[in-house]
Amino acid sequence: MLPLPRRPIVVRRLHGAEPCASCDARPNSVCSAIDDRDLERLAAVAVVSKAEPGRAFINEGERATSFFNVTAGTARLFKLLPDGRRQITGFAGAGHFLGLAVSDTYAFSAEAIGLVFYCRFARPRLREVLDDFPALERRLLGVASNELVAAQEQMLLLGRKTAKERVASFLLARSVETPPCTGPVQRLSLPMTRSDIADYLGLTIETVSRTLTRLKMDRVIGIPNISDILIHDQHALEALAGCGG
Amino acid sequence: MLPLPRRPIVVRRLHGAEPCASCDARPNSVCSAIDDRDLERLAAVAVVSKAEPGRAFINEGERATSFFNVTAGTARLFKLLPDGRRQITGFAGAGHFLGLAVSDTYAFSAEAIGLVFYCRFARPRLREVLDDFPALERRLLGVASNELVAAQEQMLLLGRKTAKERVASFLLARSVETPPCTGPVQRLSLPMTRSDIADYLGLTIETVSRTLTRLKMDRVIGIPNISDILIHDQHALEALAGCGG
DNA sequence: CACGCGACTTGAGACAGATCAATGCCTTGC
DNA sequence: GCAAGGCATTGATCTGTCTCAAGTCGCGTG
Repeated sequence: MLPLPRRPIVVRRLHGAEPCASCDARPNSVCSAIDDRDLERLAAVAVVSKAEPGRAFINEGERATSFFNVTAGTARLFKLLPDGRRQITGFAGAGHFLGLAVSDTYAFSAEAIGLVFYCRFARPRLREVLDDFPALERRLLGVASNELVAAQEQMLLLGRKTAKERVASFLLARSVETPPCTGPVQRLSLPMTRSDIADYLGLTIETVSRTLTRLKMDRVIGIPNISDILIHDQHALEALAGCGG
Repeated sequence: MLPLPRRPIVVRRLHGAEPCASCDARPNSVCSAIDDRDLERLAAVAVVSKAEPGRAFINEGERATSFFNVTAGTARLFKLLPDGRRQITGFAGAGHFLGLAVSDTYAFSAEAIGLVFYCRFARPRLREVLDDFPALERRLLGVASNELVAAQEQMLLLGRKTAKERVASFLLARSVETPPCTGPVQRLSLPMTRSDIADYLGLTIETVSRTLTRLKMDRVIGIPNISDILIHDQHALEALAGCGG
């Protein structure tokens, strides 16, 4: 189900540019800011790692020693309140860069949904690379800017949208970032649980479930199985979402 | 009431480094990444401007031609839904840099609360300066990273906190960024209206008002007048906020 | 194939916060 | 000094979503 790497990957320092050059995630990643011929420099500081399903690889509050780049699978990013209430701030798929922060502790946790592969960069190591490749730093600024825009959109959703609007917005957002094999009916896969969706949208599991059911009743979507959604009526969904996001 | 500039400021291109060198906002701003001797370069591309109370100087959806740096006053940053529902994503005070985005349209609007002074930088002009001063670009990445962390904290607030926790968090956040003249009782000024606070916290005016009244009844805060708050019991407020933010 | 477990769905009732409706209280202008 | 308008507060009621409580489904296991 998960896009497994073509080669067996073990936790190790990379040698040569090869693993980066053939990385599935590179086209969608900050790494594409680095030319093929300079790739060796980046590969030298990357440690390829994996996280088993449900395993956390970033812990909110812990000393921030590394940056991360997801290469396969999906991770949930979240913050917790002392009593256990959770807010998922985003889902990180292949190409997603994690760990940007001036602070010396992580501001959020990251947990693997399914199996996740990622590159880990020790902060000082990556800093050196950034000094040599301003294009990479510029690219990071672009990534951060985009995430900021997405975060503002999410604040609008959490602060002002109804449950129906939230779920519609969520499905639409997933559909625009799932372009492959577009047919008359868009199919999208939801690797995360209903609980994850609820904590992402500021709702409860029950409300997410009820809302999806209602969208199905209204023939706007189809739910062939628990982790797939068919979008039957994109326009209706857009109208329900209240706006672009 | 507002910190008016010491010199009369008109909308004009700057000459020499002087206005930047003596700018009140520089110490808290990205501009501090540039040495005094290079400041002329930055001043040359800055256009000093002001916005009257209530006036928008950034409009969501419009072509993004400039970056901005607030030098005095406070602006509200917000997004709207088609039916008028509003989410304020933040308040921008002196030193706040605005307009970061890869997209060619603004993702949010900015409106002056009271009188606002700001520097405007045409995007291509600032880009040239960035090419010459990597330190400034690095600083921008730092700013963006910090805002991202703040945005995640706000998502936690909007998605998972109760009204009381939201208001307490808001007051605390304002209190940490209002360090001047700390006495036994911290006094903080709220330049924005109750309506702004409500739209920032994902609540209604009435709920904000009621919650503040309740905090006053509980002797946690004092409300000498509509735009000032006294924090009588910082610890109680922290306990109510549920966490740091 | 029965079993058990975890994730999901569905229903009924409760409640935090929204909405609707006065009322109060500054500020401004005449 | 007084009227008017704009915010803010307070009260009464309503409602969308949460909470609590059963089910149901699907899947791996013995």
